[in-house]
Amino acid sequence: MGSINIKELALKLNLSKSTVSRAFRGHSDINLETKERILKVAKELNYQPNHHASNLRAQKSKNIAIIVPQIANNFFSQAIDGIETVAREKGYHLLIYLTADNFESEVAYVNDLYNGRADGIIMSVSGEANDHSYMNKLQEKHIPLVFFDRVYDDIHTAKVTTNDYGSSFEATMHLVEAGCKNIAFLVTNKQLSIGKMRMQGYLDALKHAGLPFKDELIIDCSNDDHRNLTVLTNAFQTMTIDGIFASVERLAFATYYVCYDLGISIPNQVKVISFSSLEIAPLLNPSLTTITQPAYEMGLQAATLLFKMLEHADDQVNDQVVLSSRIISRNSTL
Amino acid sequence: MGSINIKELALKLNLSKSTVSRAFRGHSDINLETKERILKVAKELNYQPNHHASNLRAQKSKNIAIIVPQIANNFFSQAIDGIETVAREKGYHLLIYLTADNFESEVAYVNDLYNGRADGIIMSVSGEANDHSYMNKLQEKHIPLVFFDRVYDDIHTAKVTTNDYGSSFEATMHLVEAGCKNIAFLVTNKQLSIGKMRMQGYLDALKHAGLPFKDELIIDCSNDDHRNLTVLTNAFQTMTIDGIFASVERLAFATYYVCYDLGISIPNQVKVISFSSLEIAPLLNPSLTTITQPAYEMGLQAATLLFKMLEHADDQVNDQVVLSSRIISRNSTL
DNA sequence: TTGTATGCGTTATCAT
DNA sequence: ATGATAACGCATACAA
Repeated sequence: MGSINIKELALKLNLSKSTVSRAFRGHSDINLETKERILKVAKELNYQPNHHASNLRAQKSKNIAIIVPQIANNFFSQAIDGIETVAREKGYHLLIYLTADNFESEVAYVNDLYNGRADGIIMSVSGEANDHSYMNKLQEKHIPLVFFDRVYDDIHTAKVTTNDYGSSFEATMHLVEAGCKNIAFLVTNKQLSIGKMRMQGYLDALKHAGLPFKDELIIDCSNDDHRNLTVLTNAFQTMTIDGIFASVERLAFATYYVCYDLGISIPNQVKVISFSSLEIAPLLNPSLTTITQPAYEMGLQAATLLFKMLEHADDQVNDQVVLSSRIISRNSTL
Repeated sequence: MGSINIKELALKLNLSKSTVSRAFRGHSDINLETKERILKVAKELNYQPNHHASNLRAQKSKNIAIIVPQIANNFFSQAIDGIETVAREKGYHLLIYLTADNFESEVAYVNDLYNGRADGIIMSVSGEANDHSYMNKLQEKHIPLVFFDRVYDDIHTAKVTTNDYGSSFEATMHLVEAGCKNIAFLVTNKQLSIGKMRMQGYLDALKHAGLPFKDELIIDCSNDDHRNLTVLTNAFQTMTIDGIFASVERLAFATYYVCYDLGISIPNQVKVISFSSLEIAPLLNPSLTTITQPAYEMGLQAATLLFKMLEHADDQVNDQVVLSSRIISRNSTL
């Protein structure tokens, strides 16, 4: 290391380590002149307090960890943007972990965060159908945790979500009102609570509208775009479908590709609505009707909750923030 | 902290700290049985070596920092995805910093990284028209640095870029061949080297095609989408423009919005080509002709270079990787 | 106002 | 194969 440390700096200044240290923390009393002298020389020598040493003493890292399924994704990247805004203001650093929707990765990351690398965690989960008890260890270590969007219902902690059930109900009704009779629901993760909520909204809306529920119209997709094309192509070829409710943005895109390919006209033959954070939904062909989640705002809130927990370590913060999504009607459901 | 440390664990096990420590590092000789016993109890007690202490000893963090202008951006989020792939494989963690194209933020972040928080930096720069000498301090501290996409030419370090000049030349020729005579070039950061390279490709292609260069056809945009709409609306209303070459994705979107608004038909009245990493370019109305950079691959390469530097600390790695962008012709330039 | 000494939790060196 | 100890760099309690 070509680094200079506090001892060497003190030596150069003919001062003690403590005095130098004091110059850097707003802390104790210290002569203004010496302080300035210290800071000046420190700057010249490009000295900065070693952060591992400081943090070892302070028992904190000023890092917060974000665990999400993906980053190349409009929703998550916007949410991270929101988190960053708050974190920067607080002087915290951001660690990013991507699970690729793999539960084992999630567990590995969380387990890896017991060691002080992060002071808190903000997370959108990947493995609903599993045992989540490993998360409780975080609480033992007093590492605050905030879920956003995709949450584990059985873990008691702060959460930021949107009204998935309600907006799914509305979205389905939107298709019904547009004249759809055979509405397919596209999911990637039926077992994820968010998938369940959205599906329930869909089901209840069908019932409310007096439309029959057909099991085969719940179409199980995946994160593999290629496979989704096959699945959807097959669906369109074997079933009557005049409406698509995509519970996730990528499935709307897949629908578009398949419809282009099969020569199915949107919205004339099939109407499409989708959860989506795509900012250019108006530019699609046809423009896409979306249920838009306030992604950035969700990140903002999640981070705010986390800092609330961080700052009141004693408090068992268990806030549940529910924001509203907005249905924006465009040509795909005309 | 409700944490258990190595001392306490050793006490519980009736062993010394050293023995316990050995169990965790593949290290020295240690009796297999005791090792297993230690790991077992450690797991039960949820012990993990404190990472600040370890890192203080080891003088490294296993963190790498990524500094980029934005994250809610197709190019950067895909690039980060690539970086993550490599970093995870190497067991490194990712710190993310967003500059919002603000040079002061960039400087602040870089300065904040001298203290050992990160072992290396991967960066896409924000402030070409400034003094970059502050970056040299990194080299003093032996913190390896890799630039990608947006680089500082005057800083001597590893870089991953694409053939911006060549593909801009080609892109412009693509418009020329499609019949455009009045091609506007849209930039956000003329002074950024990347902006300059792309502009030069544009200029040389015009010359090559024997088309006159008009200064007003180089349209200076910003990161403020709202303002861009005004700027572009004004441009279309006051000039003859039959081709748009957007040096950055967001400017293509702005062009679409403005053309929709003004009732200008793409591609009949104006043809549009753009640098873009948008995966759904085929779904736009009309589908967008793109110069597609291998964003994910660039992240991959940047990370690979960084680890090369990290692993051969003595080597002055100065690799310059240049990847190819690909022009994908679609309906916007038909 | 400044200096001295101790400990934060680990790991490596040396001894046993 | 295991234990004692010093050192990583810093920040505080206490002494001066």
